[in-house]
Amino acid sequence: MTKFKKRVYSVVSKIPKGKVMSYKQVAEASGYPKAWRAVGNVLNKNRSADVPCHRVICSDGKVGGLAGGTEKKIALLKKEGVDLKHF
DNA sequence: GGCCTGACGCGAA
DNA sequence: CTTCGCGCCAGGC
Repeated sequence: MTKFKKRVYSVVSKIPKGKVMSYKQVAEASGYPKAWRAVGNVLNKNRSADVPCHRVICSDGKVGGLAGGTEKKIALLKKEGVDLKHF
């Protein structure tokens, strides 16, 4: 567990219900404004249940992806009140 | 220790 | 406005 990952998990865990952040936003909040790539990579491989990784989406407004089913992620976000124009 | 990968982001055409 | 390509960082092998 590196500092980087801890920061990312911390930030993502702080995302309030009904809100979402882009991978880039999370990276910046984590203190690594240029590490949005690593953020996605880490979340993907770990997809820890301790972190609402489904609240992390693309900057385009798209959900991006989720291990186990992107559709699941979409439905979950919509249930939380997140406005997904797409899908 | 070095190379490849990955749930992206943004600029250019 | 849409599509393609390159760049970025850390993790894993």
